[in-house]
Amino acid sequence: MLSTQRRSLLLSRLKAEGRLVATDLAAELALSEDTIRRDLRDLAAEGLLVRVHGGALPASPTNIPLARRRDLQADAKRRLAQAALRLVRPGMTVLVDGGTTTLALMAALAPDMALTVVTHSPGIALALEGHAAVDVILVGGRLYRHSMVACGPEAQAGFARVRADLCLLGVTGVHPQTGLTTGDPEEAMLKCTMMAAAAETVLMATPDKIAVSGVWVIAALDRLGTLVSVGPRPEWLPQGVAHLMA
Amino acid sequence: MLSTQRRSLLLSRLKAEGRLVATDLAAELALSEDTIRRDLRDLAAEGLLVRVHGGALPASPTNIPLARRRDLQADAKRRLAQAALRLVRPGMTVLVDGGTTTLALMAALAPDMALTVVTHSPGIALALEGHAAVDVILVGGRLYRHSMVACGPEAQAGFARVRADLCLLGVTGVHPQTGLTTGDPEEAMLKCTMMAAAAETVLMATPDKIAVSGVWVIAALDRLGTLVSVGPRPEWLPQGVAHLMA
DNA sequence: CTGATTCGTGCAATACCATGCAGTATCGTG
DNA sequence: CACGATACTGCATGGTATTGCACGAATCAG
Repeated sequence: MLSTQRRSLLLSRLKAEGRLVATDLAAELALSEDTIRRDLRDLAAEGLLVRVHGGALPASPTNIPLARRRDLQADAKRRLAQAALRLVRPGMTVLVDGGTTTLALMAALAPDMALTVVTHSPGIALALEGHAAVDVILVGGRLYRHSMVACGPEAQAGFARVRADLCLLGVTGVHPQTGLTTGDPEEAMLKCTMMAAAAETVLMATPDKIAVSGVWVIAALDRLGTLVSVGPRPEWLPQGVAHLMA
Repeated sequence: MLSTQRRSLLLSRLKAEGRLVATDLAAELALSEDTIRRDLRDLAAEGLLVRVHGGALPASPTNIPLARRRDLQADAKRRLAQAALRLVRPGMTVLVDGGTTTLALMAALAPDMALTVVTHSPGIALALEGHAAVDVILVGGRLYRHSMVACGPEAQAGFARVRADLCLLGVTGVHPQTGLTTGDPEEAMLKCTMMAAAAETVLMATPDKIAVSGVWVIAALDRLGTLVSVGPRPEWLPQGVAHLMA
């Protein structure tokens, strides 16, 4: 058995069973435990699983609940939110993407700001519970587990029916060549639909997103209206795109 | 069982049942009580729970936005959830209404239970984040502020498109004459649609709902499949309606 | 106050892990 | 085809984690 083959077997097994036990795998594949452990170690280094005593467990969604992710770069996100707040005017209709950065913006909204918010994220919707003047339209669809937003044709249709003033987007990366990218094809498609449904798109990007490229392309850089980031304006940002420093 | 896995099991069990008993857990997991106690001690050291004589209790009130309301009759709701749990079988498609009672049921679900959950409540959707085997379909619509669920024609259409096995309903009151009622006309309509889309409706009612009548009628009593309540079976409950005592 | 349960600690056995080393297979290059 | 470089695998070793048992202390229930 090729080692590459074996590793993908490990990953699919992990996905199916929710855990891997080093000893069992060694016996089953007729290999030494050392080999299995080495595989697990390497896969863990790539972030594809989490190593634990005795074997391994799935990496992402199960092990890092949204509540913990929220804490990462909390300060940068707060500053981005404060800056982006200036772009949101009373009476606007705003499409709001999921993610902890946009969530921080919702939390920073003045409680009496009158808005119409269209979102496919249950988290965003719940965050607006206290904002009496905000009209929240929830876009339905199959819940995509990794990022906890609704996806699929229903979500596409939901956004396609709107004409909004602003789209508050979250992405995996902003890159001079590849543009705006994210980690999932279906999400990329949906974000593209959101951008098309709004007159202007605002992207709030924490430092770890700048000049980084994900796998799936959402749109080219020049489709962006404003980039909000903590540092100075990146020199590769197209002329037509505004920049706001948080 | 991997020790890491066991600890997260303890935590989810704690979240679902509100407490942990060391002796019971040892018997259930076929481990010595020492191991369980060590786990509890370590988890307590991380601040994830509070150690008490005989077992453990939750550390802090969970940070779900509805946390305040959730405290009311928390015990009754937990008991209702435990009882209603028996009606939910793997593989079912379940319509889930908003509300703290149904939320308690979601929290009590086994983390590996395979289900399709259709809901118009962002809170319910978020509560299922950790349940990897649950397929969540979010029903969209205008967010109705009082109960934080999606309403309106879009939500109606969303539920009308489904054929479910079970409908887990929340109401304002169950009354011998007026039947099932709630406080808002649009919500009443929507709950009616949900009932029509499911083969059977289960109502979980805390004591303050029994023999109480709201303003807007959802449906007659005999449309109910099962009533789950803490007390004995109300004598005015129609013959055809099953009863489950929590 | 008393018996019973539960707790914490020390201890020994076992399981698991990282590392270094040697043997083998694979691959590219001349 | 020959040869060296590289990667992969298995084994041995020393170290760490986890578990169950024993026993005295603390805590609870009646």
